[in-house]
Amino acid sequence: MTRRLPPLNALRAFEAAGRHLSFTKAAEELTVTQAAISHQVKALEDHLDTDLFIRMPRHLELSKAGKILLPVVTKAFDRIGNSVAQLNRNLASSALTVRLAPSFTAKWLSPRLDDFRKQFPQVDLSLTLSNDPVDFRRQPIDLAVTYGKGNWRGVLAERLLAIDFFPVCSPGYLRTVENLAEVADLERCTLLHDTNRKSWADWLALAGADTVNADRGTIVDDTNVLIQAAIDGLGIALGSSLFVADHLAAGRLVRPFDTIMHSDYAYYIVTTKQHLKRPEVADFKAWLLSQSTMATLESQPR
Amino acid sequence: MTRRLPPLNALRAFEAAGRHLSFTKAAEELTVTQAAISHQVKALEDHLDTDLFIRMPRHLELSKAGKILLPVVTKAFDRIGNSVAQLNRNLASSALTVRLAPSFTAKWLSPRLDDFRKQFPQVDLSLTLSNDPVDFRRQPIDLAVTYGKGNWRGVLAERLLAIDFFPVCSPGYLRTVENLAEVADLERCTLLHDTNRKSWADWLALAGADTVNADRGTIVDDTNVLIQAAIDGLGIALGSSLFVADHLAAGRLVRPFDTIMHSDYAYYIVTTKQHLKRPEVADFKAWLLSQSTMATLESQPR
DNA sequence: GGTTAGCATTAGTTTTACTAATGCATAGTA
DNA sequence: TACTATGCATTAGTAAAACTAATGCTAACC
Repeated sequence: MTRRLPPLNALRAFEAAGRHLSFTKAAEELTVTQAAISHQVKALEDHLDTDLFIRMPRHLELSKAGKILLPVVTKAFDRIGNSVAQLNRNLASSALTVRLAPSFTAKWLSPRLDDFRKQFPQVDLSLTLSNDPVDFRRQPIDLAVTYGKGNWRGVLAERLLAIDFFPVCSPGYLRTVENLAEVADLERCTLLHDTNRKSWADWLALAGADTVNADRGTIVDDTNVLIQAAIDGLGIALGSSLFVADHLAAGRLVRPFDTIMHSDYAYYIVTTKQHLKRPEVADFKAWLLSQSTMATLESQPR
Repeated sequence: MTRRLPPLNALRAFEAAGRHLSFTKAAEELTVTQAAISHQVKALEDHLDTDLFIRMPRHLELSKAGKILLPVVTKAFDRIGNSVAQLNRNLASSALTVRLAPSFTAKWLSPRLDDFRKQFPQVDLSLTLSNDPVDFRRQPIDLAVTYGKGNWRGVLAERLLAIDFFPVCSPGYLRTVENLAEVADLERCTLLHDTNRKSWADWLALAGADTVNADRGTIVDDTNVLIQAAIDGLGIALGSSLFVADHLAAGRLVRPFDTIMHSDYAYYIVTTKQHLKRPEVADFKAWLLSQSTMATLESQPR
């Protein structure tokens, strides 16, 4: 870690000066004298060992360094300012705050959410999308749906959806790769990977084709984008029922091989004992589980 | 504006304390005494008029307000820290920095970029995607491709791609809406809008159906998402050749009506005289224009 | 060629931030 | 139960940072 921040008050003076392109106006905004801004900017320039402004008589410009720094600092301060301004509102709200894996939300949760809103109209849901791990001690989050192996410490994790893997590609791609009869023939295909290249290696081992090199192909970091790439005929991806069932049904994707890998990975409901005491958290969790039970009753097309 | 920021040094103390969940460790990180952190956090709590921590003997927790504030402040400081750390690297680089409209990039630029890289392998391209207006005096940007009417002041704007509008929907949607014969029948359809609801009103007026109420339907703020919504059968969108040509060709979309609106809007190349003096900026601009000339030679399927 | 806008500089003052010492509460331990 | 260690709070005094007021400097503007 050891983040090395410049003097913060100097940053504030610089930010105002850069925004106004004027020390005098910045001084007005911060209700100090022009000399104060001049001092602070000078101090920041000394600290960074770069000029931030190009001083011309009666006219101020940002230097290249200033142009790089200004938007970053402005945005950072804006975010803090907004957060502070909304603090009281957020404190007052009793919203149920849920952090979700983006791909899961797009494919599974979104079409079901209306049902939750109908069943629990009084619950004010606030959703945030992120793959980051949740820290219930440092983030205002009541419950999360996270992709992983369920081996997190200090939290309650319950499996929501298991993920299985099998190869999929577009019918068009299948035609371009001639004689894709055996698993070993995958050697001639472009493999599309999700985040890390682990899954393909595992699947190939399961299918008895560990001679095929799994360290090739393209990495795409969002599951839905990965599947779209397969649909667009860029190669063969490892899909799971959750994400490809409708594409298989519509004929946009096909399964060149039958082997299904039952992986350790799944989408988990993650929360804490403490948070579960809030009835709306418990309700949402129960609702999620009820939805997943219904989902498994649907037949999955090959 | 008048953003009201809390004392910044107090924020820094709070952020470190929240991250460590310990005043003592925060003090170590900032190389001050524990008392200093205690003072600063107190001052911030007084300023915000809320507790940020729950103090327990030998154990520190974040209050709800603390949990709301901490991630925001941590991210903000991280960004500033990263930006500062990379300042020298970015100052040294001679990269061509280009700001692009995201939808334009996905559909038009991406497939062509390889060609630029082949023609100008020595140019180190740095792309940022945003619909925000560019301020060449405050942002380190050499050139932008922006959607608008080209009437910006203090910049050079040259039209790259004109945008025409016509209704599109999925073949499936067309079947669900019976007897969609006349423009007036749009009254019975879901209209999908881009950002503001202006375009539909203009098109309806052009098509002679100003009786149809254009203030209905769904707003989607990214063009590609909008088009996807139309493909998914959610309603009728106003598409333009650039974004729907391939979907029309593949039969995923159809045109229920012929009327094409030639709008004032277009994608413009925006830069300044000053920036054009850099040869790589001039090269990139010339390349963009050459690509657009080639594009117009392609026939657009109905 | 005088006037003015706007940043810089200097010296002195005010405000903020910090330290050192100590207090207080309690979890862990014998 | 008493003893020890941990960790934040408080108080009083000190050091450092930030600020002001006055003035200087430069070149654009008329």
